[in-house]
Amino acid sequence: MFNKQKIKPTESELEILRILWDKKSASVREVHEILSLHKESGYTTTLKLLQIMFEKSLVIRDDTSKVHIYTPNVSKESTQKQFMHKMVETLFGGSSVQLAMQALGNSKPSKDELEEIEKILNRLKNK
Amino acid sequence: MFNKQKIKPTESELEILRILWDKKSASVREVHEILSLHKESGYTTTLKLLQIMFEKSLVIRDDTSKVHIYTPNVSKESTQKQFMHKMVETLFGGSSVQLAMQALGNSKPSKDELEEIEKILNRLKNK
DNA sequence: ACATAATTACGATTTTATTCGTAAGCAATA
DNA sequence: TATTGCTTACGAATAAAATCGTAATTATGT
Repeated sequence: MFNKQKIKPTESELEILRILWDKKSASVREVHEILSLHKESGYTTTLKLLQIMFEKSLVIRDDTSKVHIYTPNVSKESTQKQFMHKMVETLFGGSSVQLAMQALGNSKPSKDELEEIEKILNRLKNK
Repeated sequence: MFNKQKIKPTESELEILRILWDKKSASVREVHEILSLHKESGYTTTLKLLQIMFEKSLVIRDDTSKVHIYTPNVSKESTQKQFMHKMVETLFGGSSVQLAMQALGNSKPSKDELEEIEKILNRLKNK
């Protein structure tokens, strides 16, 4: 009820969230190992980031055992919305449609996706 | 040919770019006055930002007269693409379609826009 | 019990971005 | 010419984010 989505994750925090969304939950080491595939950085850096994210309530953690297990505390969907909204405001003059069209233009939808889009479109028409 | 879009504008740089895109070109004072409508900050801050943006080649400037005139050196469109691409990668698993659908869902298109979208859709179908 | 390996805690450093203060230049004008 | 008001240049302070080093803790196996 309170504090619903005001903290905007930073770039590196997003990278970590992506991993956590994917794995549902993970230890620092697991997160770090996946991060290391694409990026060079120390273990304690990842640890520190997760601790900061915990303080910000971006993640929760289970510290009953020595190895703490972190779990996302913000959903991918709401984070997507948050960033999209920001982007719409700063770069598309507040128009989601503009952004959507731009994105569509650059896309290669599958058959299923095309149908999905048409559904959305029909819903929008009848309003 | 070289250096085609590698510099990512920061938040505050984006704010300034928006103003420049709108006005085509402007002096520091003009930019600053517009910024001040929504934000509290000093004149020299705006000046400094524009100078940094000049070094990064985000803007060009005419300094033949005492009052320097700044003009964007990156287009709104390419910047939109740049940010959108980044966002698609970090939050939508590389799928523009996903982002487009998400944006569409949150939008309220006008009649014209709806037609526009259908055009895009038809083009995508016949591919 | 001891050594080893891995973990967390946490302060400190580094890097990047933002903000500002001050000096210097220039033009208008009293 | 001197004053005033604006301008740019530029270094420095501040803030925010990211990185790291080291110590303390815990589990495991000898």
